[in-house]
Amino acid sequence: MMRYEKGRKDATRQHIVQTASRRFRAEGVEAVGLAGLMRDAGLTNGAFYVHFDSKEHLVQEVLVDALDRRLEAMIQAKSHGAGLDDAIRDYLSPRQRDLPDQGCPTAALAAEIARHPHETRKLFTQKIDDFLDFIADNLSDGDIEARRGQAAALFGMMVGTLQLARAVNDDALSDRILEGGIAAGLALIGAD
Amino acid sequence: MMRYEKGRKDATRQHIVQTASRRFRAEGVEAVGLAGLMRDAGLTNGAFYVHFDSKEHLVQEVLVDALDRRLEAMIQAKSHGAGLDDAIRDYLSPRQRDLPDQGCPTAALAAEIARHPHETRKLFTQKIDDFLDFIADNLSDGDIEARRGQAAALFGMMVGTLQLARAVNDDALSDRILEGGIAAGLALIGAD
DNA sequence: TGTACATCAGTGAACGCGCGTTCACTGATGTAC
DNA sequence: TGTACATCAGTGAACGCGCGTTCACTGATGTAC
Repeated sequence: MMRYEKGRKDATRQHIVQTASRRFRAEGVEAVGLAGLMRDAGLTNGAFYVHFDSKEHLVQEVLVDALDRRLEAMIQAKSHGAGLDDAIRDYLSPRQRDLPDQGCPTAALAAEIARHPHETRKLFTQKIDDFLDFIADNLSDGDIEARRGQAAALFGMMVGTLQLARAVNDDALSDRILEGGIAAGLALIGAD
Repeated sequence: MMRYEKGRKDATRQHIVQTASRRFRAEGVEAVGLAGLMRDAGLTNGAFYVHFDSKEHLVQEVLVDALDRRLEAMIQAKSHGAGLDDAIRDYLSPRQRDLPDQGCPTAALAAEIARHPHETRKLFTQKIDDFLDFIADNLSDGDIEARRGQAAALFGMMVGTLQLARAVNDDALSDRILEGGIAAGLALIGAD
Protein backbone atom coordinates (compact mmCIF):
# COMPACT_ATOMS: atom_id res chain seq x y z
CA MET A 1 0.00 0.00 0.00
CA MET A 2 2.27 2.70 -1.31
CA ARG A 3 0.82 6.17 -0.63
CA TYR A 4 3.49 8.18 -2.43
CA GLU A 5 5.61 7.42 -5.45
CA LYS A 6 8.15 4.74 -4.64
CA GLY A 7 11.55 6.10 -3.65
CA ARG A 8 10.42 9.61 -2.83
CA LYS A 9 10.97 9.27 0.92
CA ASP A 10 14.32 7.67 0.28
CA ALA A 11 15.30 10.55 -2.01
CA THR A 12 14.50 13.04 0.77
CA ARG A 13 16.50 10.97 3.25
CA GLN A 14 19.47 10.88 0.89
CA HIS A 15 19.18 14.63 0.40
CA ILE A 16 19.38 15.14 4.18
CA VAL A 17 22.37 12.78 4.39
CA GLN A 18 24.25 14.63 1.63
CA THR A 19 23.47 18.04 3.14
CA ALA A 20 24.68 16.81 6.52
CA SER A 21 27.73 15.19 4.96
CA ARG A 22 28.90 18.51 3.56
CA ARG A 23 28.13 20.56 6.67
CA PHE A 24 29.60 18.02 9.11
CA ARG A 25 32.88 18.00 7.18
CA ALA A 26 32.97 21.78 6.87
CA GLU A 27 31.94 22.69 10.42
CA GLY A 28 32.23 19.56 12.55
CA VAL A 29 29.32 17.45 13.77
CA GLU A 30 28.78 19.35 16.99
CA ALA A 31 28.60 22.75 15.32
CA VAL A 32 25.73 21.70 13.05
CA GLY A 33 22.26 22.01 14.58
CA LEU A 34 19.41 19.90 13.31
CA ALA A 35 16.99 22.79 12.76
CA GLY A 36 19.49 24.66 10.58
CA LEU A 37 20.46 21.48 8.79
CA MET A 38 16.84 20.71 7.91
CA ARG A 39 16.35 24.32 6.77
CA ASP A 40 19.37 23.85 4.47
CA ALA A 41 17.75 20.71 3.12
CA GLY A 42 14.53 22.66 2.40
CA LEU A 43 12.53 21.04 5.21
CA THR A 44 11.43 21.90 8.75
CA ASN A 45 12.94 20.57 11.96
CA GLY A 46 10.20 18.09 12.79
CA ALA A 47 10.69 16.11 9.57
CA PHE A 48 14.11 14.99 10.80
CA TYR A 49 12.61 12.27 13.01
CA VAL A 50 10.54 10.87 10.16
CA HIS A 51 13.90 9.75 8.72
CA PHE A 52 16.28 9.24 11.66
CA ASP A 53 15.98 8.11 15.27
CA SER A 54 18.53 10.61 16.52
CA LYS A 55 21.36 12.93 15.45
CA GLU A 56 23.82 10.15 16.26
CA HIS A 57 22.13 7.82 13.77
CA LEU A 58 22.48 10.50 11.10
CA VAL A 59 26.16 10.85 11.98
CA GLN A 60 26.58 7.11 11.52
CA GLU A 61 24.83 7.10 8.16
CA VAL A 62 26.84 10.11 6.97
CA LEU A 63 30.13 8.51 7.99
CA VAL A 64 29.41 5.18 6.34
CA ASP A 65 28.13 6.88 3.19
CA ALA A 66 31.03 9.34 2.88
CA LEU A 67 33.70 6.72 3.55
CA ASP A 68 32.09 4.27 1.13
CA ARG A 69 32.04 6.94 -1.57
CA ARG A 70 35.69 7.80 -1.03
CA LEU A 71 36.83 4.19 -1.20
CA GLU A 72 34.68 3.65 -4.28
CA ALA A 73 36.30 6.70 -5.90
CA MET A 74 39.76 5.31 -5.16
CA ILE A 75 38.84 1.94 -6.65
CA GLN A 76 37.46 3.71 -9.74
CA ALA A 77 40.61 5.83 -10.06
CA LYS A 78 42.75 2.72 -9.83
CA SER A 79 40.75 1.00 -12.55
CA HIS A 80 41.46 4.05 -14.71
CA GLY A 81 45.18 3.58 -14.17
CA ALA A 82 45.83 5.92 -11.22
CA GLY A 83 48.43 4.73 -8.72
CA LEU A 84 48.87 5.33 -4.99
CA ASP A 85 51.19 8.21 -5.89
CA ASP A 86 48.34 9.94 -7.74
CA ALA A 87 46.07 9.42 -4.75
CA ILE A 88 48.66 11.05 -2.47
CA ARG A 89 49.13 14.02 -4.81
CA ASP A 90 45.38 14.54 -5.06
CA TYR A 91 44.76 14.16 -1.32
CA LEU A 92 47.43 16.70 -0.44
CA SER A 93 46.45 19.20 -3.14
CA PRO A 94 45.45 22.82 -2.41
CA ARG A 95 42.06 21.94 -3.85
CA GLN A 96 41.43 19.24 -1.23
CA ARG A 97 42.68 21.56 1.49
CA ASP A 98 40.36 24.35 0.43
CA LEU A 99 37.21 22.26 0.00
CA PRO A 100 36.87 20.37 3.29
CA ASP A 101 33.11 20.00 2.80
CA GLN A 102 33.77 17.79 -0.22
CA GLY A 103 36.93 16.20 1.17
CA CYS A 104 38.04 13.34 3.36
CA PRO A 105 35.67 12.72 6.29
CA THR A 106 38.51 11.26 8.33
CA ALA A 107 40.62 14.41 8.07
CA ALA A 108 37.62 16.53 9.02
CA LEU A 109 36.18 14.36 11.79
CA ALA A 110 38.66 11.80 13.17
CA ALA A 111 39.30 13.65 16.44
CA GLU A 112 35.58 14.15 16.97
CA ILE A 113 34.77 10.52 16.14
CA ALA A 114 37.12 9.38 18.91
CA ARG A 115 34.66 11.01 21.35
CA HIS A 116 31.52 9.50 19.80
CA PRO A 117 29.66 6.44 21.14
CA HIS A 118 30.86 2.89 20.72
CA GLU A 119 28.59 2.05 17.77
CA THR A 120 29.69 5.07 15.74
CA ARG A 121 33.36 4.27 16.31
CA LYS A 122 32.72 0.64 15.40
CA LEU A 123 31.25 1.61 12.03
CA PHE A 124 34.14 4.00 11.46
CA THR A 125 36.62 1.26 12.35
CA GLN A 126 35.13 -1.12 9.78
CA LYS A 127 35.46 1.47 7.02
CA ILE A 128 39.02 2.40 8.05
CA ASP A 129 39.85 -1.28 7.92
CA ASP A 130 38.64 -1.36 4.31
CA PHE A 131 40.80 1.67 3.50
CA LEU A 132 43.90 0.16 5.05
CA ASP A 133 43.27 -3.06 3.12
CA PHE A 134 42.99 -1.16 -0.13
CA ILE A 135 46.15 0.86 0.51
CA ALA A 136 48.06 -2.21 1.69
CA ASP A 137 47.04 -4.04 -1.49
CA ASN A 138 48.69 -1.27 -3.47
CA LEU A 139 52.00 -1.46 -1.59
CA SER A 140 54.81 -3.75 -2.61
CA ASP A 141 57.30 -4.00 0.28
CA GLY A 142 57.03 -6.60 3.02
CA ASP A 143 54.41 -9.12 4.09
CA ILE A 144 50.74 -8.29 4.60
CA GLU A 145 51.20 -7.21 8.23
CA ALA A 146 54.07 -4.88 7.36
CA ARG A 147 52.12 -3.44 4.45
CA ARG A 148 49.11 -2.77 6.66
CA GLY A 149 51.39 -0.94 9.08
CA GLN A 150 52.78 1.13 6.21
CA ALA A 151 49.24 1.78 5.01
CA ALA A 152 48.18 3.06 8.45
CA ALA A 153 51.19 5.38 8.65
CA LEU A 154 50.67 6.64 5.11
CA PHE A 155 46.99 7.30 5.70
CA GLY A 156 47.74 8.88 9.08
CA MET A 157 50.32 11.12 7.44
CA MET A 158 47.84 12.23 4.80
CA VAL A 159 45.13 12.95 7.39
CA GLY A 160 47.41 14.81 9.81
CA THR A 161 49.24 16.75 7.12
CA LEU A 162 45.98 17.90 5.52
CA GLN A 163 44.74 19.03 8.95
CA LEU A 164 47.94 21.00 9.58
CA ALA A 165 47.68 22.62 6.14
CA ARG A 166 44.09 23.61 6.94
CA ALA A 167 44.78 24.85 10.46
CA VAL A 168 47.73 27.16 9.78
CA ASN A 169 46.98 30.73 8.85
CA ASP A 170 49.81 31.27 6.36
CA ASP A 171 49.33 30.30 2.73
CA ALA A 172 53.01 29.80 1.94
CA LEU A 173 53.55 27.60 5.00
CA SER A 174 50.37 25.65 4.20
CA ASP A 175 51.59 24.97 0.65
CA ARG A 176 54.99 23.83 1.95
CA ILE A 177 53.32 21.47 4.42
CA LEU A 178 51.35 19.87 1.58
CA GLU A 179 54.48 19.55 -0.55
CA GLY A 180 56.43 18.01 2.33
CA GLY A 181 53.61 15.53 2.82
CA ILE A 182 53.59 14.54 -0.84
CA ALA A 183 57.37 14.04 -0.87
CA ALA A 184 57.26 11.93 2.29
CA GLY A 185 54.28 9.95 0.99
CA LEU A 186 56.05 9.11 -2.23
CA ALA A 187 59.13 8.12 -0.22
CA LEU A 188 57.03 5.84 2.00
CA ILE A 189 55.54 3.97 -0.97
CA GLY A 190 58.95 3.77 -2.62
CA ALA A 191 57.96 5.89 -5.62
CA ASP A 192 60.42 8.76 -5.27
CA MET B 1 47.73 49.43 46.02
CA MET B 2 47.66 45.66 46.16
CA ARG B 3 44.50 44.40 47.88
CA TYR B 4 45.32 40.69 47.83
CA GLU B 5 48.58 38.82 48.07
CA LYS B 6 50.64 39.29 44.93
CA GLY B 7 50.18 36.51 42.41
CA ARG B 8 46.97 35.11 43.82
CA LYS B 9 44.79 36.24 40.92
CA ASP B 10 47.38 34.94 38.50
CA ALA B 11 47.41 31.56 40.26
CA THR B 12 43.62 31.31 39.84
CA ARG B 13 43.91 32.26 36.18
CA GLN B 14 46.57 29.61 35.63
CA HIS B 15 44.38 27.07 37.42
CA ILE B 16 41.51 27.86 35.01
CA VAL B 17 43.88 27.59 32.03
CA GLN B 18 45.20 24.19 33.13
CA THR B 19 41.70 22.87 33.85
CA ALA B 20 40.57 24.05 30.41
CA SER B 21 43.69 22.66 28.79
CA ARG B 22 42.87 19.16 30.00
CA ARG B 23 39.17 19.32 29.21
CA PHE B 24 39.61 20.91 25.76
CA ARG B 25 42.03 18.14 24.76
CA ALA B 26 39.82 15.40 26.18
CA GLU B 27 36.44 16.64 24.89
CA GLY B 28 37.12 19.30 22.27
CA VAL B 29 36.70 23.04 22.77
CA GLU B 30 33.08 23.18 21.71
CA ALA B 31 31.95 20.41 24.04
CA VAL B 32 33.26 22.24 27.12
CA GLY B 33 30.86 24.78 28.62
CA LEU B 34 32.18 27.65 30.71
CA ALA B 35 29.88 27.07 33.69
CA GLY B 36 30.98 23.43 34.00
CA LEU B 37 34.59 24.38 33.42
CA MET B 38 34.50 26.95 36.22
CA ARG B 39 32.79 24.44 38.50
CA ASP B 40 35.66 22.01 37.77
CA ALA B 41 38.10 24.76 38.68
CA GLY B 42 36.28 25.26 41.99
CA LEU B 43 34.74 28.62 41.01
CA THR B 44 31.38 29.93 39.78
CA ASN B 45 30.52 30.92 36.22
CA GLY B 46 30.68 34.69 36.77
CA ALA B 47 34.33 34.63 37.82
CA PHE B 48 35.33 33.61 34.31
CA TYR B 49 35.09 37.17 33.00
CA VAL B 50 37.29 38.51 35.78
CA HIS B 51 40.10 36.61 34.03
CA PHE B 52 39.19 36.39 30.33
CA ASP B 53 37.35 38.58 27.82
CA SER B 54 35.70 35.62 26.08
CA LYS B 55 35.85 31.86 25.63
CA GLU B 56 37.92 32.44 22.49
CA HIS B 57 40.59 34.29 24.47
CA LEU B 58 40.80 31.33 26.86
CA VAL B 59 41.17 29.00 23.88
CA GLN B 60 44.06 31.12 22.64
CA GLU B 61 45.80 31.14 26.01
CA VAL B 62 45.32 27.38 26.40
CA LEU B 63 46.74 26.68 22.95
CA VAL B 64 49.80 28.86 23.40
CA ASP B 65 50.45 27.49 26.88
CA ALA B 66 50.00 23.83 25.91
CA LEU B 67 52.12 24.08 22.76
CA ASP B 68 54.85 26.00 24.62
CA ARG B 69 54.95 23.31 27.28
CA ARG B 70 55.22 20.53 24.74
CA LEU B 71 58.04 22.19 22.84
CA GLU B 72 59.82 22.92 26.12
CA ALA B 73 59.47 19.25 27.08
CA MET B 74 61.00 18.18 23.75
CA ILE B 75 63.91 20.57 24.22
CA GLN B 76 64.42 19.24 27.74
CA ALA B 77 64.30 15.65 26.51
CA LYS B 78 66.87 16.43 23.85
CA SER B 79 69.21 18.00 26.40
CA HIS B 80 68.93 14.73 28.32
CA GLY B 81 70.09 12.80 25.28
CA ALA B 82 66.75 11.81 23.71
CA GLY B 83 66.66 11.75 19.91
CA LEU B 84 63.86 12.29 17.41
CA ASP B 85 63.37 8.52 17.36
CA ASP B 86 62.57 8.59 21.09
CA ALA B 87 60.11 11.43 20.53
CA ILE B 88 58.34 9.39 17.85
CA ARG B 89 58.19 6.28 20.04
CA ASP B 90 56.79 8.27 22.94
CA TYR B 91 54.27 10.20 20.83
CA LEU B 92 52.87 7.02 19.28
CA SER B 93 52.77 5.04 22.53
CA PRO B 94 49.58 3.48 23.96
CA ARG B 95 50.03 5.78 26.93
CA GLN B 96 49.77 8.92 24.76
CA ARG B 97 46.82 7.44 22.92
CA ASP B 98 44.98 6.67 26.14
CA LEU B 99 45.59 10.01 27.87
CA PRO B 100 44.47 12.63 25.35
CA ASP B 101 43.80 15.16 28.11
CA GLN B 102 47.52 15.22 28.87
CA GLY B 103 48.65 14.73 25.28
CA CYS B 104 49.37 16.68 22.14
CA PRO B 105 46.99 19.63 21.66
CA THR B 106 47.47 19.47 17.91
CA ALA B 107 46.29 15.86 17.68
CA ALA B 108 43.28 16.69 19.84
CA LEU B 109 42.32 20.03 18.31
CA ALA B 110 43.85 20.62 14.85
CA ALA B 111 40.61 20.05 12.91
CA GLU B 112 38.69 22.30 15.31
CA ILE B 113 41.37 25.02 15.17
CA ALA B 114 40.99 25.20 11.40
CA ARG B 115 37.45 26.51 12.05
CA HIS B 116 38.44 29.06 14.69
CA PRO B 117 38.91 32.80 14.09
CA HIS B 118 41.89 34.30 12.35
CA GLU B 119 43.73 35.37 15.51
CA THR B 120 43.51 31.91 17.09
CA ARG B 121 44.84 30.26 13.93
CA LYS B 122 47.63 32.84 13.74
CA LEU B 123 48.83 32.02 17.26
CA PHE B 124 48.61 28.30 16.44
CA THR B 125 50.59 28.86 13.24
CA GLN B 126 53.42 30.58 15.12
CA LYS B 127 53.74 27.69 17.55
CA ILE B 128 53.59 25.08 14.76
CA ASP B 129 56.36 27.00 13.04
CA ASP B 130 58.49 26.63 16.18
CA PHE B 131 57.76 22.89 16.24
CA LEU B 132 58.69 22.43 12.59
CA ASP B 133 61.93 24.39 13.19
CA PHE B 134 62.83 22.19 16.13
CA ILE B 135 62.10 18.97 14.23
CA ALA B 136 63.92 20.21 11.11
CA ASP B 137 66.96 21.05 13.27
CA ASN B 138 67.05 17.42 14.32
CA LEU B 139 66.96 16.03 10.79
CA SER B 140 70.07 15.41 8.75
CA ASP B 141 69.07 14.92 5.10
CA GLY B 142 68.80 17.81 2.66
CA ASP B 143 68.84 21.59 2.91
CA ILE B 144 66.75 23.58 5.36
CA GLU B 145 63.72 23.76 3.06
CA ALA B 146 63.73 20.01 2.43
CA ARG B 147 64.16 19.33 6.14
CA ARG B 148 61.20 21.57 7.00
CA GLY B 149 59.11 19.67 4.50
CA GLN B 150 60.19 16.39 6.07
CA ALA B 151 59.42 17.85 9.51
CA ALA B 152 55.89 18.81 8.45
CA ALA B 153 55.23 15.34 7.02
CA LEU B 154 56.68 13.63 10.10
CA PHE B 155 54.63 15.77 12.45
CA GLY B 156 51.53 15.34 10.29
CA MET B 157 52.05 11.59 10.33
CA MET B 158 52.32 11.56 14.11
CA VAL B 159 49.19 13.70 14.52
CA GLY B 160 47.07 11.76 12.03
CA THR B 161 48.25 8.34 13.17
CA LEU B 162 47.53 9.15 16.82
CA GLN B 163 44.05 10.32 15.84
CA LEU B 164 43.37 7.12 13.90
CA ALA B 165 44.59 5.03 16.84
CA ARG B 166 42.22 6.96 19.12
CA ALA B 167 39.24 6.83 16.78
CA VAL B 168 39.17 3.12 15.99
CA ASN B 169 37.23 0.85 18.29
CA ASP B 170 39.51 -2.17 18.14
CA ASP B 171 42.47 -2.44 20.49
CA ALA B 172 44.54 -4.73 18.30
CA LEU B 173 44.05 -2.56 15.22
CA SER B 174 44.83 0.56 17.26
CA ASP B 175 48.10 -0.97 18.49
CA ARG B 176 49.06 -1.96 14.95
CA ILE B 177 48.37 1.56 13.70
CA LEU B 178 50.71 2.98 16.35
CA GLU B 179 53.41 0.45 15.47
CA GLY B 180 53.06 1.21 11.76
CA GLY B 181 53.43 4.89 12.55
CA ILE B 182 56.57 4.35 14.59
CA ALA B 183 58.15 2.23 11.84
CA ALA B 184 57.31 4.80 9.18
CA GLY B 185 58.52 7.66 11.40
CA LEU B 186 61.86 5.98 11.98
CA ALA B 187 62.13 5.34 8.24
CA LEU B 188 61.38 9.00 7.47
CA ILE B 189 64.15 10.26 9.78
CA GLY B 190 66.51 7.63 8.41
CA ALA B 191 66.88 5.80 11.72
CA ASP B 192 65.61 2.38 10.76
C1' DT C 1 -14.24 8.85 -14.89
C1' DG C 2 -15.40 10.80 -10.27
C1' DT C 3 -15.46 10.79 -5.37
C1' DA C 4 -14.57 9.28 -0.58
C1' DC C 5 -11.13 7.55 2.08
C1' DA C 6 -6.67 5.96 4.33
C1' DT C 7 -1.97 6.88 4.47
C1' DC C 8 2.06 9.19 6.03
C1' DA C 9 5.83 12.71 4.73
C1' DG C 10 6.25 16.88 6.34
C1' DT C 11 4.77 21.08 9.51
C1' DG C 12 5.71 24.04 13.22
C1' DA C 13 5.07 25.01 18.05
C1' DA C 14 6.64 23.49 22.33
C1' DC C 15 9.59 20.83 25.84
C1' DG C 16 13.61 21.21 29.17
C1' DC C 17 18.22 22.30 29.00
C1' DG C 18 22.83 24.32 28.62
C1' DC C 19 25.19 27.74 26.07
C1' DG C 20 28.23 32.40 26.38
C1' DT C 21 27.80 36.59 28.50
C1' DT C 22 26.28 40.42 31.82
C1' DC C 23 25.80 42.55 36.11
C1' DA C 24 24.49 44.05 40.81
C1' DC C 25 26.32 42.19 44.85
C1' DT C 26 29.30 40.25 48.65
C1' DG C 27 32.90 39.67 51.67
C1' DA C 28 37.84 38.74 52.55
C1' DT C 29 41.81 41.33 52.34
C1' DG C 30 45.65 44.96 52.83
C1' DT C 31 46.17 49.80 53.92
C1' DA C 32 45.76 54.10 56.47
C1' DC C 33 45.47 56.39 60.58
C1' DT D 1 47.44 47.61 68.39
C1' DG D 2 42.65 48.52 66.77
C1' DT D 3 39.34 50.17 63.62
C1' DA D 4 37.32 52.23 59.41
C1' DC D 5 37.80 52.07 54.77
C1' DA D 6 38.78 51.00 49.74
C1' DT D 7 39.65 47.40 46.75
C1' DC D 8 38.39 43.73 43.70
C1' DA D 9 38.24 38.45 43.13
C1' DG D 10 34.57 35.88 43.21
C1' DT D 11 29.18 35.03 43.60
C1' DG D 12 25.02 33.63 41.52
C1' DA D 13 20.87 35.01 39.19
C1' DA D 14 19.44 36.46 34.87
C1' DC D 15 19.72 37.55 29.67
C1' DG D 16 18.49 35.81 24.91
C1' DC D 17 19.44 32.02 22.20
C1' DG D 18 19.94 27.52 19.95
C1' DC D 19 20.24 22.80 21.14
C1' DG D 20 18.00 17.75 20.40
C1' DT D 21 13.66 15.87 20.72
C1' DT D 22 8.41 15.32 20.93
C1' DC D 23 3.92 15.62 19.19
C1' DA D 24 -0.71 16.98 17.55
C1' DC D 25 -1.68 18.44 13.08
C1' DT D 26 -2.07 19.13 7.91
C1' DG D 27 -2.59 18.18 3.29
C1' DA D 28 -0.94 15.90 -0.98
C1' DT D 29 -1.15 11.48 -2.68
C1' DG D 30 -2.56 6.64 -4.40
C1' DT D 31 -6.31 3.36 -3.86
C1' DA D 32 -11.00 1.53 -3.81
C1' DC D 33 -15.39 1.55 -5.51
